[in-house]
Amino acid sequence: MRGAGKKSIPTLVKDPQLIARRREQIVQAAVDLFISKGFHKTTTREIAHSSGFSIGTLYEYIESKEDVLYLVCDHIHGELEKRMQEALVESQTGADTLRQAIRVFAHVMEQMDDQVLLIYQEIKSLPNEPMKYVLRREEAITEIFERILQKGIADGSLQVDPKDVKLMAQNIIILGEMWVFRRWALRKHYTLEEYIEAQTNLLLQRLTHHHS
Amino acid sequence: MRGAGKKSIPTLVKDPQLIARRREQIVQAAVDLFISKGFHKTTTREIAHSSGFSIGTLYEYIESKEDVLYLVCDHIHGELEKRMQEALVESQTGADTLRQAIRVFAHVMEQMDDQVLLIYQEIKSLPNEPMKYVLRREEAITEIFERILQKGIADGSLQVDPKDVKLMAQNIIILGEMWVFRRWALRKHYTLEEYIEAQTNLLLQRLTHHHS
Amino acid sequence: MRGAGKKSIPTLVKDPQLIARRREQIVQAAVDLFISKGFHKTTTREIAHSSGFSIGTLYEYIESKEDVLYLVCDHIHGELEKRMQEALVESQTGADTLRQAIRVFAHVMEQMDDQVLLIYQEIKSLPNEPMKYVLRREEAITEIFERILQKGIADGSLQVDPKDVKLMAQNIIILGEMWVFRRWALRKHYTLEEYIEAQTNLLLQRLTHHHS
Amino acid sequence: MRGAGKKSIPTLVKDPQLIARRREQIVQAAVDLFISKGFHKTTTREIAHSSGFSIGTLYEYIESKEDVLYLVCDHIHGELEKRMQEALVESQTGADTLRQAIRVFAHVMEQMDDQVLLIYQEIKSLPNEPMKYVLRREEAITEIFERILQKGIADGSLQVDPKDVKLMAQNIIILGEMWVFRRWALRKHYTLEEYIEAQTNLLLQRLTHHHS
DNA sequence: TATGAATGAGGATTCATTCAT
DNA sequence: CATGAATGAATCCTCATTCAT
Repeated sequence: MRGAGKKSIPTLVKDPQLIARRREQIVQAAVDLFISKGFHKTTTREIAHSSGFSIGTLYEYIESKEDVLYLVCDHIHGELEKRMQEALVESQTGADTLRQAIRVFAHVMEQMDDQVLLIYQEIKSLPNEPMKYVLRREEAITEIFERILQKGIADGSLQVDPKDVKLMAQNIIILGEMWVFRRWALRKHYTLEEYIEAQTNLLLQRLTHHHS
Repeated sequence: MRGAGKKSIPTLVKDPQLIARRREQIVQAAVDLFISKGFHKTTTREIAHSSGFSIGTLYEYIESKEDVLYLVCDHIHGELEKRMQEALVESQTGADTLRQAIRVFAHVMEQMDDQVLLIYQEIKSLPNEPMKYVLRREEAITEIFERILQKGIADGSLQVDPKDVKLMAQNIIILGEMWVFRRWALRKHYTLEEYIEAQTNLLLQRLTHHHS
Repeated sequence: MRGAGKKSIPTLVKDPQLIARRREQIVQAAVDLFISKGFHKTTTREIAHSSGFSIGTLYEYIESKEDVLYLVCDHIHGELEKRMQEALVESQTGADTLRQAIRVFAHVMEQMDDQVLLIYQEIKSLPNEPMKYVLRREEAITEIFERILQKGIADGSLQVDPKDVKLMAQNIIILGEMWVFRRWALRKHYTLEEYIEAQTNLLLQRLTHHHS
Repeated sequence: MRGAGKKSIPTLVKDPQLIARRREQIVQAAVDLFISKGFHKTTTREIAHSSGFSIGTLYEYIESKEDVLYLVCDHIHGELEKRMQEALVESQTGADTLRQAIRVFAHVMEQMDDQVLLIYQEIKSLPNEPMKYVLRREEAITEIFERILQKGIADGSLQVDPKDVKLMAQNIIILGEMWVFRRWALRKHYTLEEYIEAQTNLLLQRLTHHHS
């Protein structure tokens, strides 16, 4: 886990509250810019301007343009996790929880599609250590599904070989992200609800199938 | 389909054979550079140098740096299709053909992982028309699987509701590409063969399931 | 008159006083460079260097090299007008005013010969709108002479058919500019004073001629 | 007169007839290009292409791009002289000859306005020696008028102080060229014929005036 | 002679970052 | 803390000229 800890960006400013507020402004501005123009084609001047302050001030709160990308990626993951947490409710059985979690995840992906795409397309521009951290947060989301699967196994509502738990969790992530990546192809033929329905059936069919 | 036709890049050179040869050199050099440094951080001089000629010569065969990206994307898709074609053999049943096609596709993804990633990460840097063309080629690969599914339906070896054919095809693409996108997570737990096996079972179980 | 208004060049700098000062530096440097090497053979780096700052700073105050040419042309016309204004004194009669104005104009042309030549030789490198504006300023100078001629007609000191006023004014400009354009030929045979004397006589003879 | 002799451009080709023919092609193509785009913005490739042969062939007949400009200037002067010669007819008196010569010159200027402008705007791009030669040819045209004036003095039809002959000749050239340089202003108010009429009257009035 | 592919110096412009005020 | 002018390395692209075929 070396190097995967949250990176703290050095600052010239002392007041932590101010730092937090300013960085929020920066992220807010940068997310939109990165989405519409890409990381490389966005200038630091634009970021500063959209953030509402000068280029000099921007550099009081970051050390390099890449720091902004890092802040943005970190923020997006935070937002992802927050929305997942908010929408997830413990149900009776693990199977039901899973069913609902898949739905939630797919909807979150739909809402944040541009941002998810952004991370995938620009992550390579991050320096090594920050990149690892970002990938680590990605895994954290996978673990949400792993835990639900484990619970379903424990309460008997899901039949999964324990060694397949990780693959199942990955598959859930995958199907959610695919709604983002291949939207240009999928949306021609399915609504989000149809997609969730079809994919959930496919996934759970086996997991809940009772060989009589 | 307007505007999705193959773009032909203007040239200062007349000999078509020479153009083909030089552009091959360019693509060969650029693929590696783009993979290791990304499109934006690769300079035209580096491309020229790695191609084995001067910057002036490079610009005899392209009009802009973006043309190189287009050539690279086009080449990668060509390579993808070629490898798919080579490895696909018609089997007895549609179900068997599908099983084999999935395996082939996953292996091609494994071999060309960096290149597939490259397309996903840099496609947004293409101008509008070329981008459309590249996406069109992506769809062409999906259609390979659609045809196999149709065949399986026809010969009775696959039970799929015709309206789900597109989703199924997309799912196959998805699972192949996920081996690329999430390799950092998946490879910790599975070999490619295990992955193919597990995913194929998951997909085909329903399609071939006989409700007795 | 559409599009012939003064063009205001966009800037990255906010302080208007600084802009004015820096642009003055730019013009000062560029005039000399353009005169000795021509617009095309002068590099932006040379302009920046001679202006006393870096290439980056140059581009804080202009958007393109052509902007520099525009600034230069505008400055030259300003200087022309200023010197004309300074030297012009209202005399008793229109005829006397005219006589003096011709002398002044010829002297101004003599002093600014390189700059006048510069405008004639490089104006075609300006984009359309700025070119129109520059030509408009040229006309403004002609109008100075038109006004004097009108005055002479009014006070009876000049006999000119009103329809010839414009031609007369043009002729005055012409003879002044010719001292610039054909200096290589004229200076072999005349001093400026001789030239003024001869040309004034020629022009005014008719205008003041009393048909007895 | 050192250095003002006709420059002969070195060639890789032996056959003088071929050289003449090719250079004619070059000049024909270059004149149009230089007029519409200016010397600096015209590329040698364009010149070669418009001339009807390859860039390599172009360089068989010239040594540098500036040679083309020289050929063009030389050609224009030749054309000017030819047209003057063709149209000039000896009249009875020097005064009549002059009157007609002015008319001819003004018409030639009208016909060749773009080319005259071209010389004035691009001559500074010539190397030193060729420039001198071009200016020398300019003087040759002035001399045509000087000779006519001398003849008029000799036959008594013109009253000119011999020391003013050169200025008079220059003035004639000037008024012709001004129809070119200031056409944007003059054409608003006069036709060419009106202009010739007015200027001729102005010039000749004094020269032919009989102080009775 | 004619061709046209190859060359690379050179030029305009951008933009992340710094630092004096 | 905030500002924004200054910097200059870096980048894309052009084009006159050469030379092997």
